[in-house]
Amino acid sequence: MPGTLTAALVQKLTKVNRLDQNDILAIQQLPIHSKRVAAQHRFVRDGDRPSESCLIVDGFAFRSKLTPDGQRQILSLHIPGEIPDLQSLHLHVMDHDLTTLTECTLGFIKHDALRELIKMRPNVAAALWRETLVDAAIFREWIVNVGRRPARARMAHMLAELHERLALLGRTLNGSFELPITQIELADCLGLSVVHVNRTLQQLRQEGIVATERRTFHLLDQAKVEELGQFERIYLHQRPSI
Amino acid sequence: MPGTLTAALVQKLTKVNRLDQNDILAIQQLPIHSKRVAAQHRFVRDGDRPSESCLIVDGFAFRSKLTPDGQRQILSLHIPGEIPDLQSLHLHVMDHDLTTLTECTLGFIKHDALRELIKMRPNVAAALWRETLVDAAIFREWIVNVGRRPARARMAHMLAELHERLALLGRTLNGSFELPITQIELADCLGLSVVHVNRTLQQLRQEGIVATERRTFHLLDQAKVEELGQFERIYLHQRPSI
DNA sequence: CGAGTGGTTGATATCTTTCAACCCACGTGG
DNA sequence: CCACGTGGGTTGAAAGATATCAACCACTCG
Repeated sequence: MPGTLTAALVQKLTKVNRLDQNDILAIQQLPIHSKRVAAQHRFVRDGDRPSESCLIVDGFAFRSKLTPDGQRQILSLHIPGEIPDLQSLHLHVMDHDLTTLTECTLGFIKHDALRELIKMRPNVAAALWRETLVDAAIFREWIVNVGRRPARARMAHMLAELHERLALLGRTLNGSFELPITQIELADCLGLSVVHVNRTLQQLRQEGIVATERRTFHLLDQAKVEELGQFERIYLHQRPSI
Repeated sequence: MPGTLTAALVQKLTKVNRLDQNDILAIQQLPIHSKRVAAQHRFVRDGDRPSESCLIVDGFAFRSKLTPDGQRQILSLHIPGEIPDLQSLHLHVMDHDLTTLTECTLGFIKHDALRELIKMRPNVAAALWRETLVDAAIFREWIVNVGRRPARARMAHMLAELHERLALLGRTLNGSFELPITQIELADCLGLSVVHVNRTLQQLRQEGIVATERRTFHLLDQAKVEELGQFERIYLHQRPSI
């Protein structure tokens, strides 16, 4: 059935952009080669020159960089409906890795097809460009998080952001959401050591504002989490706003 | 004379993108309203809804965010030929501030004019989109810098990056470049305290790899600076690369 | 049952911040 | 012409945050 792969993408794009029926159809008719991929699979690598971009149909993925001395910094987490390496359309050499966090369904779309799409459908072009700009906005906030907030606030901010983004997809329930991430990965997201992440989480649990349970996070006191993390949702640019 | 304002922009864009004579002409004929602005002037503010974007014709500027508790994080430094708030074309509400570091000549370009330009000149559209993607690439490296590198390396990385970007404009000489920035601003760039920036700089000076003199930095041992900062220029995407 | 992964703990070392001065160059007003 | 105020840089001491190291525990999987 055409459109099942692009469902989350279309949902996301139409929430903020004015796309007409033909725009949507053009997206749904993109030739997509989908693949089921195991967790922790690095499917795009620093230095690669991809000829296709990759839509996350289902599951979580992340972007990361390795420093020459072997440290890892995770740059962003990605959820269904996002195209984390859309940039490779214009930047031909990858400057970071893309890895699945969980088992994922990925949809690979040839750059040629995307180029054709943005040539024929200016609305879609604008919407995709916009997506890459939101991406950058999230990076900026990530810089603030890592540069200026203490560990507890960093963690809180990240959880608040994830909650907000997942909420838009309808993947949250009463402040809870599924996110199968290890403390090692959290540490690499936040620029902290694993041990410190562990202690920070414990503190948040003791304060009763966060609970974790296997693969899901519960924000028990969402307002508190957002306040502690200084979370202000404007930077996500989720509203039409014009 | 048409084109004097856009000189640095055209220089930058044509270095990596294939623009024909008409593309260039279209850029040069953009209606630009230029203005001389004092140092430390915040000319775009968090929350604004700009109807124009701003080209740096001459001088330095930076983007920054303030946290609710009054801390500042500088997100990027900008040099002539860049349009730091090009994003406002698609993201209608600003999520950060834009401030001049030095006295600047700024060129304001109406969004309407830019929209017309990208509609008529797809090559230019692609080039501008690409610029915003390079912007994001620099943010990513900035995240790594702040998240994973100790103070000395952070400083070194930033200096190496600035040198590289200024070199492309021909504004470096034997590892030296002009950058009138205070230690307070450096601290906000690097996510450090002023005191620590001061000590870090002293250390770099004592090691003989960096010298500072009023408004100019000298990278006495450029290789050493790049190694210490783990600087790898690919992420700047300065080469055509296709 | 043993190995491996992810989580937890305590002790200690290191890095970075904070605080509180102080210095210096510069520009301004008396 | 000089006193003074100011911004930027520098310093030392102490406090605080985070990292590191080295175990140990719990659970899952083959």
